[in-house]
Amino acid sequence: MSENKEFVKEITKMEDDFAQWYTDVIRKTDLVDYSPVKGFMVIKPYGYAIWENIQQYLDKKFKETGHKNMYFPLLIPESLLNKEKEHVEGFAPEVAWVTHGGDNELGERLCVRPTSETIICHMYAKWLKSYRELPYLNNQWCSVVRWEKATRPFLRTSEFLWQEGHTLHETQEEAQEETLKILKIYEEMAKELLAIPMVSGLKSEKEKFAGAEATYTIEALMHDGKALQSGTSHNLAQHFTKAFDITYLDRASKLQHPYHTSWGVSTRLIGGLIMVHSDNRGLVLPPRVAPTQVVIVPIMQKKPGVLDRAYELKKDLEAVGIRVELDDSPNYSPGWKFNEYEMKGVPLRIELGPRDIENGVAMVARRDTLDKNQMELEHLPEMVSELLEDMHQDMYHAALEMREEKTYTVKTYNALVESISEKQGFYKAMWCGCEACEAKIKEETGATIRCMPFEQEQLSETCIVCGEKADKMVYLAKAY
RNA sequence: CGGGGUGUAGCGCAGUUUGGUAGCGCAUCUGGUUUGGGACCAGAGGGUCGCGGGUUCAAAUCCUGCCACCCCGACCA
Repeated sequence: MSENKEFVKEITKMEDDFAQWYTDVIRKTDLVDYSPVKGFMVIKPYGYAIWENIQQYLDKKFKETGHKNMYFPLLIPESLLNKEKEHVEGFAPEVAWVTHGGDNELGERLCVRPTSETIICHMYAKWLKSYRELPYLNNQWCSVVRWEKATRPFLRTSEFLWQEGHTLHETQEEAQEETLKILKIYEEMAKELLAIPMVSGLKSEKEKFAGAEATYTIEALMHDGKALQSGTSHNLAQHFTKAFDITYLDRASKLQHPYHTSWGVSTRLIGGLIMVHSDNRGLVLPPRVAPTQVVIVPIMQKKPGVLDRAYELKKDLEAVGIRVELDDSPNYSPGWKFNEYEMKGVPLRIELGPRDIENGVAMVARRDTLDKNQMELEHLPEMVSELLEDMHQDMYHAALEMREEKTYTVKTYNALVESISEKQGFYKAMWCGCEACEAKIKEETGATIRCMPFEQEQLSETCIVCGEKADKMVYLAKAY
């Protein structure tokens, strides 16, 4: 196998230049292309199919938990954006403005939504009358625009696709329950669909969403030891509902402001998917999210019977719910196809030639381990299903192992400074909770507090920066 | 936004110093032979040289403004 590595030489090795490796992978595998406008990417069919699988999974979960989809407009009047002070301060620097309709200057400029809390709250204020209507459980699938300075496909684009849920509740407890329920769905989605282990927890005051009471996050660790914020769920309390004057009559006929949540994941997840699982040969896609789970490569396909049998096999696999592609194009050699589908990360490849058909077998190759084994055609549908299942579990555990290898514990500030300068990863450390210590860490090491994880450990009694009493363990890392 | 680099056929590049018919490899198309880890032979097609101004008889090449991409840093709910 090793002598074939030259065939994928168009992909820079991860160890040599991780950023270049990432760029090579997304370009060579036809996930995206650059558009003429900076920071705006075209998502090509292979990339979009991954997003569709994420959408389908989440949409089902949201609906199972009582949420309904809606759609709010792309444009938001400036006056609405300005209503919640922290929110506008947080987002104003990266908002795109519409100032003209045709040749006519607009009386009030309109912002292209960077997120939809403001327009949604404006409408909720109009609709909500009674406690009987609560909770409001809504979601929308859309794209948002944030004018970014440094952009990278999937990881940080000026426009990205996402879902944003926006809910209203009678009590803060219910809002908190909703916030955590959604975070749990995100965490499970990462594990069950993307085979990515997440650290979940609470953001610091400095890192939370502009306008939130509390922000919860799922954080993943990439192959290069940098963290990726992969999804957030915000408890907005009454910050927006007061600013937008959303009121209802409660059970005692008293006027109340409801409690509010919002939450979202985006196409950024695809960037994480790539940076957690893929290797120097290209993409490695976990089977549940892979657009194509199995590719059949016929050998000597012009020989009578080969393609017929291959099509039959395709049908058999599809019958048990597997996403199969049969590459019967005559102009590429089998060797070319092997390399191509490996680069594109198709989980399983089945090679089927005249000899195999005669013996009632096929060769099955795994993308993650590159193992190749002969299997009986007769039992392929069950065996392939099992293999895909195993692959998902194995990939999750490999990712977990990778993360654990790159997770360190530091008990002193010096240990953090020294260690993080030579090896990136998650650093568990105690923190007193003050902003000064947080800022110092960021300034001097480049690392930020990714979250205060739900799973706490009392590593020591004192903050690693100031030495004061500390009861919070945090995960620190340099982040995307 | 600061520093560095790049932009010539789908991809990778040469040509720019010293202005003078736009090239190479891969890919693509046609025909044939092939097929178990990127096959071979023969023929063919494909370029407003990132975009706009300027200098010149003449600009991929010189001057100038802009745009995009990559890398590093800053910023990033």
